[in-house]
Amino acid sequence: MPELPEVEFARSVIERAALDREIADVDDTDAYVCRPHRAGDIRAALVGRTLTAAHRRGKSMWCDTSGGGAVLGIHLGMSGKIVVAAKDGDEIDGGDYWEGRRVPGDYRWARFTVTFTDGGRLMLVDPRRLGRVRLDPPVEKLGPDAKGITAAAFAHAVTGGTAPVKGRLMDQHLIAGIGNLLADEILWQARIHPARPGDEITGPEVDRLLKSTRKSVRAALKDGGVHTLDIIGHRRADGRCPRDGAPMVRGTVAGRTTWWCSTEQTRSAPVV
DNA sequence: TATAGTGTTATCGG
DNA sequence: ACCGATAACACTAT
Repeated sequence: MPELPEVEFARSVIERAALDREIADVDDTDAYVCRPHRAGDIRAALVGRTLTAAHRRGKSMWCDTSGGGAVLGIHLGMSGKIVVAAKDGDEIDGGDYWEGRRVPGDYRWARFTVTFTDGGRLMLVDPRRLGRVRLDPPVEKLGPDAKGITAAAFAHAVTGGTAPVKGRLMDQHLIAGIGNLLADEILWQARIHPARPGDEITGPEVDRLLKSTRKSVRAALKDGGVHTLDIIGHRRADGRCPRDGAPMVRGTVAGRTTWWCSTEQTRSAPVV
């Protein structure tokens, strides 16, 4: 689930439900998710402290800890969710984006757990185990957050190389927060073929892409995630473009399954 | 049973 | 060294 909007939701769950509660125990024994793994390192850094703030940039989150402790970094990967459970095991917050459900715990895939002194728990629930928990994450390597990126930084990100424009939109070092679905939406909104080389994108096209990015990110944050975006439900074999009814085309761009409108998003650059 | 998948990164080749 | 493409990672759902 996690692209920028989903991660922002997870961050807000932590902020709402997990700050300022003393940490009694930490399960960091999943050596795949908790990396680099030195057994008990994360536990030792957290026990006795509290989380004091929850931050996000792109798809990465990190929490400050009390008393000048280490920073706790959390990345949701492809399938991660943040769940905060009460001591009786009932879910009180988090889980599926925007649903706000209270589901009695199916926590089979809790790969990292912080237990508070009151018995409550903060969990990274991640079936695929592609999420990551680590201390002092290198957040500075990320580009500016897609929500609020400047026009200059955006233009550089798009046009600064020959890779497909979709790949550049998804490059977290250039812009942080755009994933596979958001990228398809942004390119569809802007009527630009995903495989066009970045450095061949014209000025007006860059402007369209920036507007689409702002619009799509804002809409997904407001409406409940990237699944609510206009083109996502049409990314399928019998899908048709909601604007002109033309068939949607599927291909692989920048290593990811990509869908675009067969008539509106053409590979050739516009004639100037 | 086979395949695809909302992400990241190490590795390889130009 | 830079840039981009690809494979690998782990595991579930369809």
